[in-house]
Amino acid sequence: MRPEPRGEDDKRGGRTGRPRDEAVQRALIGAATDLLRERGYRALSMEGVAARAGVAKQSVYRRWPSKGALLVDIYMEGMGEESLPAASGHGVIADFRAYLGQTVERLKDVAWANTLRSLVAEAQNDPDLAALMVERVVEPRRQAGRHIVAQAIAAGELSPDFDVETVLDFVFGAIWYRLLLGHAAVTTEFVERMLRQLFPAPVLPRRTKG
Amino acid sequence: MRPEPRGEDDKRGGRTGRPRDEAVQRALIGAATDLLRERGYRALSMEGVAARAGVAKQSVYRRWPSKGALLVDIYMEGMGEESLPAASGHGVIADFRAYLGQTVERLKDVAWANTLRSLVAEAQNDPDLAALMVERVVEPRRQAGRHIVAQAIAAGELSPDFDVETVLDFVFGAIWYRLLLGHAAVTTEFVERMLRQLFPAPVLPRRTKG
Amino acid sequence: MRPEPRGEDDKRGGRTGRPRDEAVQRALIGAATDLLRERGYRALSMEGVAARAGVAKQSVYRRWPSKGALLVDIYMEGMGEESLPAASGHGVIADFRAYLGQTVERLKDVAWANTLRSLVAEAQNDPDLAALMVERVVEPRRQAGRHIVAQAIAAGELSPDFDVETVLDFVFGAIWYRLLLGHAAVTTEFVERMLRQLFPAPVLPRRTKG
Amino acid sequence: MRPEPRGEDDKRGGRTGRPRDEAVQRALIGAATDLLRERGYRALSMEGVAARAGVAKQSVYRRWPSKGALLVDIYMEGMGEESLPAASGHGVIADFRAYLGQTVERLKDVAWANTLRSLVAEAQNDPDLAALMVERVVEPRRQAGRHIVAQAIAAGELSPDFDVETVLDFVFGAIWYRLLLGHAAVTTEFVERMLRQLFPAPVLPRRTKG
DNA sequence: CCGTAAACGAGACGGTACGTCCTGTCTTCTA
DNA sequence: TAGAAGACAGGACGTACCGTCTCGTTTACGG
Repeated sequence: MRPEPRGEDDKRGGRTGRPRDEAVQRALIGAATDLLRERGYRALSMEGVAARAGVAKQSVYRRWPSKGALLVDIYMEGMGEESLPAASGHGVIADFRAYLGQTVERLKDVAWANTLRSLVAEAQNDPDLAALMVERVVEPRRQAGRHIVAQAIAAGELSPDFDVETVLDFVFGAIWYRLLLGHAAVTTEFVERMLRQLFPAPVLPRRTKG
Repeated sequence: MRPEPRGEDDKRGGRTGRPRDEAVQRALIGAATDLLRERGYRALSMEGVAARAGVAKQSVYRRWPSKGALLVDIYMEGMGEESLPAASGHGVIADFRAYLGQTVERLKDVAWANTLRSLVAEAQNDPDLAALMVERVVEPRRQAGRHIVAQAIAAGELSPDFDVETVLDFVFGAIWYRLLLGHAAVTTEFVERMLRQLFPAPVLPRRTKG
Repeated sequence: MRPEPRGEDDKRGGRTGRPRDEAVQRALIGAATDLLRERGYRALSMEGVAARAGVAKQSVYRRWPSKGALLVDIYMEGMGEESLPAASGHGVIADFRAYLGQTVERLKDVAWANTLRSLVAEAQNDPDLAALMVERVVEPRRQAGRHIVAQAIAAGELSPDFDVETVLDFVFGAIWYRLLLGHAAVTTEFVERMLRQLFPAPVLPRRTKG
Repeated sequence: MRPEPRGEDDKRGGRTGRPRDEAVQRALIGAATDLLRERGYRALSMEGVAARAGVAKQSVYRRWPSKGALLVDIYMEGMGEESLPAASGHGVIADFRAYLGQTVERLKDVAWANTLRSLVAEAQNDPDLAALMVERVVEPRRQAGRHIVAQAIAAGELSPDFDVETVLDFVFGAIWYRLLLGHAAVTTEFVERMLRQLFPAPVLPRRTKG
């Protein structure tokens, strides 16, 4: 008796036919995560994921056109909703420490690290994925960083012409660099060194930049 | 990347049989470079390179055990010998500008950019390649950076406890980050912004460089 | 091929629920015929027929459990009711000529020829279909042939021990043989040659075989 | 030291590279034959044959572009070299009896019967296969029949205007018809009936059929 | 006129097979 | 030995259909 489209939290925006099975979705993401954890990116094939999840291959392709798209969803799953960080009241350094510390923490999970490494590898093949990744992975994290800096500027902690974009390129660049090239580990101690380099001790009464 | 370390200046340490054909080597590296330029990493298969070079597949495997090893050789080929930069006499900023500028310049070549992107992608699958890449690609460039900083410290331009390693993570990290994720281009202007962030204007009456 | 034998002249033997839509039936048979005509047996998939008819796949399976069953119905549709031929009064040869001529005529329609070819192909996989085909396709045609021969025997044109079954194997065999193997066309001229071979001119004293 | 192409019974007409492995060939044909015998045409997939033979799928496609081409080779294998039958000295009927009897004999082997049925089914999809089949399967058998008739004509047993082609359509048509439609078995007794129909007893003065 | 029950469109689902591409190894012949 | 050629086992790709199954909606009929 309800001719109108449907309720607002409707999962199936006017779609007809049998709905996607949530269990299949979960099984697939679970299988993919397991494979990434146990055997790495190399072992992550669409075929293998389907087999491990006990699901038809078509059910994978129905959801994700490519391995990369699947990886983005695994990323989103593990990331939860990105929300802008509230001001801690302990200053910009503390805010950044929390912000980057969270990333470092997550990277301790092999599956998570492999997910990110795989995403980058896959994106080198696939411009669409690269774009998607910027939108879903890169930008949200940067946005949080911009928010922290904006709060600090408002609080008079940082100069209004603080070059956020470059600083974000520095910190995320450094983290990705270590993650992907592996010349050094991504640790909490590393975060501290980055923070010291970016926000040198005020030293004298006078501070760095007026 | 030679399959077996031969004697120093001896090209064929006592080996018997027909010598390797230099032309084959050149044809292969040329074919691989062309494929990277024209069709990207995705199209770079051992099979495809051999076919394009008009060479037997075995002749590829005889030289490089894997795609990654081939990529490293393409890198070395395009890079030439890495040599430590001489002091320019124009200060650390100028030295860094030249140093990073060279990298940015090279990246304008699509084939070159694709080579680096491919190397990283490949290394995510292949720990041996990752290690080799650190040794041949990452470290030599960092070493040059360390050299510049050491000269600047000796000249009294920088404090002896300047954190070179973190700064190098910043600059190379940022460049790789932009190259691999593609959220922004790697330009000369970007190098300038990095330099300004790392070496802020002295602020006081006296100007930076004596 | 109805899924369940309903009451005699009752279209919906006591059933409740929404009745089958005749238009769907027609659309399906039309779509299947078109596909057979235009793209042959290979393109005849249950999925494709449904799609072409703009009908749900389930609506196909509701009517026919298999491709073969559908083909039998297409055959029946195109064949109409098989009725025993009346004596023409022009003799057994004329009767046979009309009888086989009708078959040859129909085979000029590509869709029809493809229907028969498809039926045979499908029956090689499906014993049930083979049996059904004998019942609905093979036997009715043979029955008509037997009838003609019986009339001829009654009229004294043929000997009572004329071997109808073998003759029917000859004529239908030859037609199917040419249709399926394609080494020669099924033409009216071919019918004439068959008739001449089966019913040699009574000739004069001298006969074929010395 | 032999620059010229190679000996005349050379299996590899100037081909270079690793030669095809005979064992692979045998394994494949064996596997296909077994599948046809045990599970019929329906179970005959390129994939399944490869798996059963313990061979890579590519090794199947390297030899045969399609299931049909494989079937033709299985046919050839089982058929051996078709040679024109020598005159038996017992007359045309005896010759035909031997000739058709051989076919009937072979059809007692399920694998063989399934091979022929599959070939016809497959040919309905594939015009190239149909042509190949006429060339390799249909025509050689007909040729043998023509030869028998030619001998009989030479011996004065048959009239020079005996319509061989139609007779061959009759006998092979009837055999295929029974094989494919299955309304009756292909037996030696059936061959006798065909022979009686084609070559009625020479008749003495008195009545048509002995 | 209201409930039951089937038909209908849509499309998800577990499967099987398709035909192609690539990997890394091998075998053969020729230089 | 190198090199051209190409076979080989194996694995994954992405697609097409199979026959079955849920959905939400529509259409008869029988109470």
